Amino acid sequence: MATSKIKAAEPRSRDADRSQLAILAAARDEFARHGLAGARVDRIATDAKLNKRLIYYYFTSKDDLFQAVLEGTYADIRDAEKKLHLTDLEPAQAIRRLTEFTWEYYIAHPEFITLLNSENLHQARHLKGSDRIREMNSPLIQTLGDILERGRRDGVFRGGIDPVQLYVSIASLAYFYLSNSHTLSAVFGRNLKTNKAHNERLSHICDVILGYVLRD
Amino acid sequence: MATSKIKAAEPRSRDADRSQLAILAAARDEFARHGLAGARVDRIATDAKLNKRLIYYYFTSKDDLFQAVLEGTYADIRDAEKKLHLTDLEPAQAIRRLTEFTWEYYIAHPEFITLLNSENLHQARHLKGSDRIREMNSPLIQTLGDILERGRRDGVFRGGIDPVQLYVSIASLAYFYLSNSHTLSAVFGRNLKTNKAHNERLSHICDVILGYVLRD
DNA sequence: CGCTTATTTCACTAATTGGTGAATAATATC
DNA sequence: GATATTATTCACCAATTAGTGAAATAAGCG
Repeated sequence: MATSKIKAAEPRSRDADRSQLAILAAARDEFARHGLAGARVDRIATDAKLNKRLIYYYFTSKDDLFQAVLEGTYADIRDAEKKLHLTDLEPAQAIRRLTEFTWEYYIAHPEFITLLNSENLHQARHLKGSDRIREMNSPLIQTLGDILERGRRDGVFRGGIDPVQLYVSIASLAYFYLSNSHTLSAVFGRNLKTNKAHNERLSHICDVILGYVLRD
Repeated sequence: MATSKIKAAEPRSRDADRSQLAILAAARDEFARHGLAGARVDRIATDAKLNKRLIYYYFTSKDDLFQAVLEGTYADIRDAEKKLHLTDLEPAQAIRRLTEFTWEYYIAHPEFITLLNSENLHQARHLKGSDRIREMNSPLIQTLGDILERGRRDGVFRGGIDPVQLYVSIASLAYFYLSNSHTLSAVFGRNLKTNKAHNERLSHICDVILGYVLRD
Protein backbone atom coordinates (compact mmCIF):
# COMPACT_ATOMS: atom_id res chain seq x y z
CA MET A 1 0.00 0.00 0.00
CA ALA A 2 2.06 2.97 -0.27
CA THR A 3 1.06 5.60 2.20
CA SER A 4 0.07 7.51 -0.95
CA LYS A 5 0.27 11.30 -0.93
CA ILE A 6 4.02 11.40 -0.85
CA LYS A 7 4.32 14.91 0.43
CA ALA A 8 7.96 14.59 1.45
CA ALA A 9 9.06 17.07 -1.22
CA GLU A 10 11.74 19.14 0.46
CA PRO A 11 10.15 21.70 2.75
CA ARG A 12 10.60 24.35 0.07
CA SER A 13 11.18 27.53 2.03
CA ARG A 14 8.82 30.36 1.26
CA ASP A 15 10.19 33.44 -0.39
CA ALA A 16 7.92 35.84 -2.22
CA ASP A 17 10.80 37.46 -4.10
CA ARG A 18 12.27 34.18 -5.23
CA SER A 19 8.87 33.02 -6.45
CA GLN A 20 8.30 36.18 -8.41
CA LEU A 21 11.71 35.88 -10.02
CA ALA A 22 11.02 32.24 -10.91
CA ILE A 23 7.77 33.27 -12.56
CA LEU A 24 9.46 36.11 -14.44
CA ALA A 25 12.23 33.85 -15.70
CA ALA A 26 9.81 31.18 -16.89
CA ALA A 27 7.57 33.82 -18.45
CA ARG A 28 10.49 35.42 -20.24
CA ASP A 29 11.39 32.12 -21.87
CA GLU A 30 7.82 31.30 -22.73
CA PHE A 31 7.04 34.70 -24.26
CA ALA A 32 10.34 34.68 -26.10
CA ARG A 33 9.67 31.28 -27.58
CA HIS A 34 6.02 31.66 -28.49
CA GLY A 35 5.20 35.35 -28.55
CA LEU A 36 2.49 36.94 -26.45
CA ALA A 37 -0.48 35.22 -28.06
CA GLY A 38 1.28 31.88 -28.35
CA ALA A 39 2.51 31.82 -24.76
CA ARG A 40 0.60 29.66 -22.27
CA VAL A 41 0.17 30.65 -18.67
CA ASP A 42 -0.11 27.02 -17.60
CA ARG A 43 3.25 26.29 -19.18
CA ILE A 44 4.82 29.22 -17.35
CA ALA A 45 3.52 27.85 -14.05
CA THR A 46 4.90 24.39 -14.79
CA ASP A 47 8.29 25.74 -15.83
CA ALA A 48 8.51 27.96 -12.79
CA LYS A 49 7.63 24.92 -10.69
CA LEU A 50 4.94 26.98 -9.08
CA ASN A 51 1.21 27.12 -9.10
CA LYS A 52 -0.73 28.98 -11.78
CA ARG A 53 -2.81 30.67 -9.14
CA LEU A 54 0.32 32.32 -7.79
CA ILE A 55 1.00 33.94 -11.15
CA TYR A 56 -2.30 35.74 -10.98
CA TYR A 57 -1.72 36.50 -7.32
CA TYR A 58 1.47 38.41 -8.13
CA PHE A 59 0.89 39.57 -11.70
CA THR A 60 -2.86 40.05 -12.19
CA SER A 61 -3.00 39.07 -15.87
CA LYS A 62 -1.05 37.68 -18.79
CA ASP A 63 -0.60 41.17 -20.22
CA ASP A 64 0.68 42.59 -16.96
CA LEU A 65 3.09 39.68 -16.69
CA PHE A 66 4.32 40.38 -20.19
CA GLN A 67 4.88 44.00 -19.28
CA ALA A 68 6.86 43.00 -16.20
CA VAL A 69 9.02 40.72 -18.35
CA LEU A 70 9.69 43.54 -20.79
CA GLU A 71 10.65 45.91 -18.02
CA GLY A 72 13.06 43.36 -16.61
CA THR A 73 14.56 42.75 -20.02
CA TYR A 74 15.21 46.44 -20.52
CA ALA A 75 16.63 46.81 -17.04
CA ASP A 76 19.09 44.01 -17.84
CA ILE A 77 20.47 45.57 -21.01
CA ARG A 78 20.71 48.99 -19.39
CA ASP A 79 22.73 47.48 -16.58
CA ALA A 80 25.07 45.83 -19.04
CA GLU A 81 25.50 49.07 -20.97
CA LYS A 82 26.47 50.88 -17.81
CA LYS A 83 29.45 48.61 -17.37
CA LEU A 84 30.95 49.54 -20.72
CA HIS A 85 32.97 52.60 -19.63
CA LEU A 86 33.21 53.87 -23.19
CA THR A 87 34.48 57.24 -22.03
CA ASP A 88 37.79 55.68 -21.03
CA LEU A 89 38.55 54.74 -24.63
CA GLU A 90 39.72 56.58 -27.70
CA PRO A 91 36.76 57.55 -29.90
CA ALA A 92 37.32 54.93 -32.60
CA GLN A 93 37.95 52.24 -30.02
CA ALA A 94 34.83 53.26 -28.13
CA ILE A 95 32.65 52.89 -31.21
CA ARG A 96 34.17 49.52 -31.96
CA ARG A 97 33.63 48.35 -28.42
CA LEU A 98 30.00 49.45 -28.43
CA THR A 99 29.46 47.64 -31.70
CA GLU A 100 31.02 44.44 -30.42
CA PHE A 101 29.11 44.70 -27.18
CA THR A 102 25.80 45.08 -28.99
CA TRP A 103 26.49 42.06 -31.17
CA GLU A 104 27.58 39.90 -28.28
CA TYR A 105 24.70 40.95 -26.09
CA TYR A 106 22.16 39.91 -28.71
CA ILE A 107 23.93 36.58 -29.16
CA ALA A 108 23.95 35.95 -25.43
CA HIS A 109 20.33 37.09 -25.01
CA PRO A 110 18.28 35.85 -27.96
CA GLU A 111 15.14 36.33 -25.89
CA PHE A 112 15.72 40.08 -26.04
CA ILE A 113 15.14 40.02 -29.77
CA THR A 114 11.97 37.95 -29.84
CA LEU A 115 10.46 39.84 -26.91
CA LEU A 116 11.04 43.15 -28.64
CA ASN A 117 9.56 41.80 -31.85
CA SER A 118 6.47 40.72 -29.96
CA GLU A 119 6.12 44.09 -28.32
CA ASN A 120 6.42 45.84 -31.65
CA LEU A 121 3.77 43.57 -33.13
CA HIS A 122 1.58 45.00 -30.37
CA GLN A 123 2.68 48.53 -31.16
CA ALA A 124 4.56 48.87 -27.89
CA ARG A 125 1.35 49.13 -25.93
CA HIS A 126 2.91 47.55 -22.84
CA LEU A 127 5.94 49.83 -22.87
CA LYS A 128 3.76 52.87 -23.38
CA GLY A 129 1.93 51.98 -20.20
CA SER A 130 5.10 51.53 -18.19
CA ASP A 131 6.57 54.16 -15.90
CA ARG A 132 9.69 52.12 -15.16
CA ILE A 133 10.80 52.24 -18.79
CA ARG A 134 10.86 55.97 -19.17
CA GLU A 135 12.99 56.26 -16.05
CA MET A 136 15.57 53.96 -17.60
CA ASN A 137 16.09 56.19 -20.62
CA SER A 138 19.39 55.09 -22.03
CA PRO A 139 22.29 57.26 -20.87
CA LEU A 140 24.15 55.71 -23.77
CA ILE A 141 22.93 58.32 -26.23
CA GLN A 142 24.49 61.06 -24.16
CA THR A 143 27.77 59.16 -23.96
CA LEU A 144 27.68 58.41 -27.64
CA GLY A 145 27.17 62.09 -28.40
CA ASP A 146 30.24 62.93 -26.32
CA ILE A 147 32.35 60.34 -28.11
CA LEU A 148 31.29 61.60 -31.53
CA GLU A 149 32.11 65.16 -30.56
CA ARG A 150 35.51 64.16 -29.21
CA GLY A 151 36.28 62.19 -32.36
CA ARG A 152 35.33 65.11 -34.51
CA ARG A 153 37.55 67.50 -32.55
CA ASP A 154 40.44 65.06 -32.91
CA GLY A 155 39.86 65.09 -36.64
CA VAL A 156 39.25 61.34 -36.88
CA PHE A 157 35.43 61.37 -37.18
CA ARG A 158 33.27 63.07 -39.72
CA GLY A 159 30.94 65.76 -38.38
CA GLY A 160 27.18 65.97 -38.23
CA ILE A 161 26.46 62.47 -36.96
CA ASP A 162 23.23 62.09 -35.00
CA PRO A 163 23.97 59.78 -32.04
CA VAL A 164 20.47 58.30 -32.12
CA GLN A 165 20.79 57.41 -35.79
CA LEU A 166 24.18 55.84 -35.18
CA TYR A 167 22.94 53.91 -32.17
CA VAL A 168 19.99 52.60 -34.15
CA SER A 169 22.27 51.64 -37.02
CA ILE A 170 24.63 49.67 -34.82
CA ALA A 171 21.67 47.87 -33.32
CA SER A 172 20.13 47.31 -36.77
CA LEU A 173 23.13 45.60 -38.29
CA ALA A 174 23.34 43.10 -35.46
CA TYR A 175 19.67 42.67 -34.62
CA PHE A 176 18.29 42.10 -38.10
CA TYR A 177 20.85 39.46 -38.92
CA LEU A 178 20.17 37.51 -35.74
CA SER A 179 16.43 38.04 -35.68
CA ASN A 180 15.99 36.96 -39.28
CA SER A 181 18.72 34.37 -39.50
CA HIS A 182 16.20 31.57 -39.97
CA THR A 183 14.51 33.02 -43.02
CA LEU A 184 17.75 34.41 -44.40
CA SER A 185 19.37 31.01 -44.11
CA ALA A 186 16.42 29.43 -45.90
CA VAL A 187 16.38 32.02 -48.67
CA PHE A 188 20.11 32.15 -49.32
CA GLY A 189 20.52 28.42 -48.84
CA ARG A 190 23.45 29.15 -46.57
CA ASN A 191 23.57 28.57 -42.83
CA LEU A 192 24.05 31.94 -41.18
CA LYS A 193 23.97 30.54 -37.68
CA THR A 194 27.41 28.96 -37.55
CA ASN A 195 30.26 30.39 -35.51
CA LYS A 196 32.16 31.17 -38.67
CA ALA A 197 29.24 33.06 -40.19
CA HIS A 198 28.82 34.96 -36.93
CA ASN A 199 32.44 36.06 -36.88
CA GLU A 200 32.26 37.20 -40.48
CA ARG A 201 29.14 39.17 -39.73
CA LEU A 202 30.65 40.98 -36.75
CA SER A 203 33.71 41.83 -38.79
CA HIS A 204 31.53 43.22 -41.58
CA ILE A 205 29.45 45.26 -39.15
CA CYS A 206 32.56 46.88 -37.68
CA ASP A 207 33.76 47.73 -41.19
CA VAL A 208 30.45 49.36 -42.02
CA ILE A 209 30.18 51.37 -38.83
CA LEU A 210 33.79 52.50 -38.72
CA GLY A 211 33.74 53.15 -42.46
CA TYR A 212 30.92 55.54 -41.73
CA VAL A 213 32.17 57.41 -38.69
CA LEU A 214 35.83 57.68 -39.68
CA ARG A 215 36.79 60.67 -41.76
CA ASP A 216 37.90 59.95 -45.31
CA MET B 1 -43.11 43.10 -42.29
CA ALA B 2 -39.97 42.97 -44.34
CA THR B 3 -40.04 39.85 -46.44
CA SER B 4 -37.04 38.77 -44.37
CA LYS B 5 -34.30 36.69 -45.96
CA ILE B 6 -33.16 39.46 -48.22
CA LYS B 7 -31.15 37.29 -50.50
CA ALA B 8 -30.90 39.89 -53.27
CA ALA B 9 -27.14 40.20 -52.80
CA GLU B 10 -25.75 40.55 -56.29
CA PRO B 11 -25.49 37.14 -57.93
CA ARG B 12 -21.80 37.05 -57.06
CA SER B 13 -20.23 35.28 -59.98
CA ARG B 14 -18.20 32.23 -59.12
CA ASP B 15 -14.48 32.38 -59.58
CA ALA B 16 -12.20 30.01 -57.74
CA ASP B 17 -9.11 32.12 -58.41
CA ARG B 18 -10.70 35.31 -57.20
CA SER B 19 -11.88 33.61 -54.04
CA GLN B 20 -8.45 32.23 -53.29
CA LEU B 21 -6.91 35.65 -53.80
CA ALA B 22 -9.48 37.21 -51.52
CA ILE B 23 -8.64 34.67 -48.83
CA LEU B 24 -4.92 35.26 -49.26
CA ALA B 25 -5.30 39.02 -49.05
CA ALA B 26 -7.41 38.83 -45.91
CA ALA B 27 -5.08 36.27 -44.39
CA ARG B 28 -2.04 38.40 -45.14
CA ASP B 29 -3.56 41.33 -43.27
CA GLU B 30 -4.70 39.18 -40.38
CA PHE B 31 -1.37 37.39 -39.95
CA ALA B 32 0.51 40.66 -40.32
CA ARG B 33 -1.58 42.34 -37.66
CA HIS B 34 -1.78 39.54 -35.11
CA GLY B 35 0.99 37.07 -35.86
CA LEU B 36 0.38 33.40 -36.55
CA ALA B 37 -0.91 32.44 -33.10
CA GLY B 38 -2.95 35.62 -32.70
CA ALA B 39 -4.61 35.40 -36.11
CA ARG B 40 -8.19 34.10 -36.26
CA VAL B 41 -9.47 32.03 -39.12
CA ASP B 42 -13.01 33.26 -38.58
CA ARG B 43 -11.83 36.84 -38.93
CA ILE B 44 -10.08 36.01 -42.18
CA ALA B 45 -13.30 34.52 -43.54
CA THR B 46 -15.28 37.60 -42.55
CA ASP B 47 -12.75 39.98 -44.05
CA ALA B 48 -12.55 38.00 -47.27
CA LYS B 49 -16.35 38.09 -47.37
CA LEU B 50 -16.30 34.36 -47.86
CA ASN B 51 -17.18 31.34 -45.89
CA LYS B 52 -14.78 29.80 -43.39
CA ARG B 53 -15.40 26.38 -44.85
CA LEU B 54 -13.98 27.58 -48.14
CA ILE B 55 -10.70 28.47 -46.48
CA TYR B 56 -10.22 24.87 -45.41
CA TYR B 57 -11.48 23.73 -48.79
CA TYR B 58 -8.67 25.57 -50.55
CA PHE B 59 -5.96 25.75 -47.89
CA THR B 60 -6.29 22.70 -45.64
CA SER B 61 -5.10 24.34 -42.41
CA LYS B 62 -4.10 27.58 -40.75
CA ASP B 63 -0.44 26.70 -41.09
CA ASP B 64 -0.75 25.89 -44.78
CA LEU B 65 -2.55 29.16 -45.29
CA PHE B 66 0.23 31.00 -43.51
CA GLN B 67 2.77 29.32 -45.74
CA ALA B 68 0.83 30.34 -48.86
CA VAL B 69 0.75 33.93 -47.61
CA LEU B 70 4.50 33.90 -47.07
CA GLU B 71 5.14 32.53 -50.51
CA GLY B 72 2.99 35.24 -52.03
CA THR B 73 4.77 37.91 -50.02
CA TYR B 74 8.16 36.75 -51.24
CA ALA B 75 6.93 36.51 -54.83
CA ASP B 76 5.80 40.13 -54.59
CA ILE B 77 9.12 41.53 -53.44
CA ARG B 78 11.05 39.46 -55.96
CA ASP B 79 8.84 40.86 -58.73
CA ALA B 80 9.50 44.39 -57.54
CA GLU B 81 13.23 43.78 -57.39
CA LYS B 82 13.23 42.56 -60.97
CA LYS B 83 11.95 45.91 -62.14
CA LEU B 84 14.92 47.78 -60.71
CA HIS B 85 17.29 47.48 -63.67
CA LEU B 86 20.30 48.25 -61.52
CA THR B 87 22.68 47.18 -64.26
CA ASP B 88 21.79 50.25 -66.30
CA LEU B 89 23.20 52.56 -63.63
CA GLU B 90 26.66 53.60 -62.54
CA PRO B 91 27.84 51.51 -59.58
CA ALA B 92 27.37 54.18 -56.90
CA GLN B 93 24.01 55.16 -58.32
CA ALA B 94 22.95 51.52 -58.42
CA ILE B 95 23.75 51.02 -54.74
CA ARG B 96 21.88 54.17 -53.83
CA ARG B 97 18.89 53.13 -55.86
CA LEU B 98 18.80 49.69 -54.25
CA THR B 99 18.99 51.29 -50.83
CA GLU B 100 16.16 53.69 -51.56
CA PHE B 101 14.09 50.95 -53.11
CA THR B 102 14.48 48.74 -50.04
CA TRP B 103 13.45 51.53 -47.71
CA GLU B 104 10.46 52.50 -49.79
CA TYR B 105 9.33 48.94 -50.26
CA TYR B 106 9.25 48.34 -46.51
CA ILE B 107 7.34 51.56 -46.00
CA ALA B 108 4.80 50.62 -48.64
CA HIS B 109 4.50 47.03 -47.39
CA PRO B 110 4.57 47.03 -43.60
CA GLU B 111 2.99 43.57 -43.64
CA PHE B 112 6.21 42.21 -45.12
CA ILE B 113 8.03 43.06 -41.92
CA THR B 114 5.57 41.60 -39.45
CA LEU B 115 5.09 38.45 -41.51
CA LEU B 116 8.81 37.84 -41.62
CA ASN B 117 9.07 38.44 -37.90
CA SER B 118 6.37 35.88 -37.29
CA GLU B 119 8.06 33.35 -39.52
CA ASN B 120 11.35 33.84 -37.72
CA LEU B 121 9.64 33.38 -34.37
CA HIS B 122 8.69 29.99 -35.79
CA GLN B 123 12.21 29.37 -36.98
CA ALA B 124 11.24 29.57 -40.62
CA ARG B 125 9.51 26.23 -40.48
CA HIS B 126 6.99 27.21 -43.16
CA LEU B 127 9.63 28.47 -45.55
CA LYS B 128 11.75 25.40 -45.02
CA GLY B 129 8.82 23.31 -46.15
CA SER B 130 8.22 25.37 -49.28
CA ASP B 131 9.45 24.45 -52.75
CA ARG B 132 8.27 27.70 -54.29
CA ILE B 133 10.65 29.74 -52.17
CA ARG B 134 13.84 28.03 -53.16
CA GLU B 135 12.97 28.53 -56.82
CA MET B 136 12.67 32.26 -56.24
CA ASN B 137 16.20 32.59 -54.93
CA SER B 138 16.97 36.25 -55.30
CA PRO B 139 18.84 37.08 -58.51
CA LEU B 140 19.67 40.32 -56.77
CA ILE B 141 22.73 38.87 -55.11
CA GLN B 142 24.22 38.03 -58.49
CA THR B 143 23.48 41.52 -59.78
CA LEU B 144 24.86 43.09 -56.64
CA GLY B 145 28.06 41.09 -57.04
CA ASP B 146 28.43 42.40 -60.60
CA ILE B 147 27.89 45.98 -59.49
CA LEU B 148 30.47 45.69 -56.72
CA GLU B 149 32.99 44.21 -59.13
CA ARG B 150 32.36 46.97 -61.66
CA GLY B 151 32.72 49.63 -59.00
CA ARG B 152 35.96 48.15 -57.83
CA ARG B 153 37.39 48.05 -61.37
CA ASP B 154 36.40 51.68 -61.84
CA GLY B 155 38.31 52.48 -58.67
CA VAL B 156 35.30 53.96 -56.88
CA PHE B 157 34.48 51.01 -54.57
CA ARG B 158 36.63 49.31 -52.03
CA GLY B 159 37.41 45.65 -52.72
CA GLY B 160 36.49 42.50 -50.85
CA ILE B 161 32.83 43.25 -50.22
CA ASP B 162 30.59 40.21 -49.84
CA PRO B 163 27.35 40.95 -51.72
CA VAL B 164 25.27 38.94 -49.25
CA GLN B 165 26.66 40.89 -46.30
CA LEU B 166 25.98 44.15 -48.08
CA TYR B 167 22.46 43.12 -49.06
CA VAL B 168 21.72 42.09 -45.49
CA SER B 169 23.12 45.38 -44.20
CA ILE B 170 21.01 47.48 -46.50
CA ALA B 171 17.95 45.53 -45.42
CA SER B 172 18.97 45.76 -41.75
CA LEU B 173 19.25 49.52 -41.63
CA ALA B 174 15.77 49.97 -43.07
CA TYR B 175 13.99 46.99 -41.56
CA PHE B 176 15.07 47.36 -37.95
CA TYR B 177 14.09 51.00 -37.81
CA LEU B 178 10.63 50.35 -39.22
CA SER B 179 10.02 47.10 -37.41
CA ASN B 180 11.00 48.51 -34.03
CA SER B 181 9.78 52.06 -34.47
CA HIS B 182 7.13 51.61 -31.78
CA THR B 183 9.49 50.57 -29.01
CA LEU B 184 12.22 52.93 -30.20
CA SER B 185 9.78 55.83 -30.14
CA ALA B 186 8.70 54.87 -26.62
CA VAL B 187 12.26 54.48 -25.35
CA PHE B 188 13.73 57.61 -26.92
CA GLY B 189 10.59 59.64 -26.24
CA ARG B 190 10.75 60.85 -29.82
CA ASN B 191 8.29 59.95 -32.56
CA LEU B 192 10.21 58.08 -35.24
CA LYS B 193 7.15 57.54 -37.40
CA THR B 194 6.76 61.03 -38.83
CA ASN B 195 7.56 61.88 -42.43
CA LYS B 196 10.42 64.07 -41.31
CA ALA B 197 11.95 61.31 -39.22
CA HIS B 198 11.57 58.92 -42.13
CA ASN B 199 13.39 61.23 -44.52
CA GLU B 200 16.21 61.73 -42.04
CA ARG B 201 16.54 58.01 -41.61
CA LEU B 202 16.76 57.29 -45.32
CA SER B 203 19.36 59.99 -45.70
CA HIS B 204 21.40 58.50 -42.87
CA ILE B 205 21.15 55.00 -44.30
CA CYS B 206 22.46 56.15 -47.66
CA ASP B 207 25.36 57.88 -45.92
CA VAL B 208 26.23 54.71 -44.05
CA ILE B 209 26.01 52.39 -47.03
CA LEU B 210 27.83 54.67 -49.45
CA GLY B 211 30.37 55.57 -46.79
CA TYR B 212 31.13 51.88 -46.62
CA VAL B 213 31.30 50.90 -50.28
CA LEU B 214 33.02 54.01 -51.60
CA ARG B 215 36.76 53.99 -51.54
CA ASP B 216 38.43 56.48 -49.21
C1' DC C 1 -30.46 20.08 -69.85
C1' DG C 2 -27.10 17.89 -67.15
C1' DC C 3 -22.68 17.74 -65.24
C1' DT C 4 -19.02 19.60 -62.68
C1' DT C 5 -17.22 22.84 -59.81
C1' DA C 6 -17.80 26.53 -56.56
C1' DT C 7 -19.93 28.19 -52.47
C1' DT C 8 -22.86 28.27 -48.55
C1' DT C 9 -25.08 26.75 -44.41
C1' DC C 10 -25.15 24.72 -40.17
C1' DA C 11 -24.71 22.05 -36.55
C1' DC C 12 -21.11 20.42 -33.79
C1' DT C 13 -16.83 18.87 -31.45
C1' DA C 14 -12.95 18.28 -28.84
C1' DA C 15 -9.67 20.74 -26.85
C1' DT C 16 -7.84 24.65 -25.02
C1' DT C 17 -7.44 28.82 -22.35
C1' DG C 18 -7.30 32.89 -19.37
C1' DG C 19 -8.95 33.59 -15.24
C1' DT C 20 -11.57 32.90 -10.54
C1' DG C 21 -13.29 31.54 -5.74
C1' DA C 22 -12.57 29.46 -1.80
C1' DA C 23 -10.72 26.60 1.36
C1' DT C 24 -6.54 24.76 3.18
C1' DA C 25 -1.87 24.32 4.58
C1' DA C 26 2.63 25.58 5.61
C1' DT C 27 6.01 28.86 7.32
C1' DA C 28 8.24 32.87 8.86
C1' DT C 29 8.00 36.44 12.26
C1' DC C 30 6.91 38.80 16.22
C1' DG D 1 1.76 30.50 20.20
C1' DA D 2 -0.78 33.88 17.49
C1' DT D 3 -0.75 36.09 13.15
C1' DA D 4 0.09 37.59 8.59
C1' DT D 5 2.03 36.05 4.53
C1' DT D 6 3.06 32.65 1.22
C1' DA D 7 1.76 28.77 -1.41
C1' DT D 8 -1.14 24.82 -2.95
C1' DT D 9 -5.17 22.48 -4.47
C1' DC D 10 -9.06 21.96 -7.02
C1' DA D 11 -13.15 22.43 -9.02
C1' DC D 12 -14.91 25.20 -12.42
C1' DC D 13 -16.44 28.63 -16.01
C1' DA D 14 -17.35 31.04 -19.94
C1' DA D 15 -15.51 31.84 -24.09
C1' DT D 16 -12.92 30.80 -27.79
C1' DT D 17 -10.97 28.09 -31.55
C1' DA D 18 -9.26 25.19 -35.33
C1' DG D 19 -11.32 22.07 -37.85
C1' DT D 20 -15.16 18.68 -39.75
C1' DG D 21 -19.20 16.24 -42.04
C1' DA D 22 -22.77 16.45 -44.77
C1' DA D 23 -26.24 18.27 -47.31
C1' DA D 24 -28.00 21.96 -50.07
C1' DT D 25 -27.58 25.46 -53.58
C1' DA D 26 -25.94 28.00 -57.39
C1' DA D 27 -23.35 28.95 -61.51
C1' DG D 28 -20.70 28.09 -65.51
C1' DC D 29 -20.19 25.22 -69.46
C1' DG D 30 -20.58 21.91 -73.02
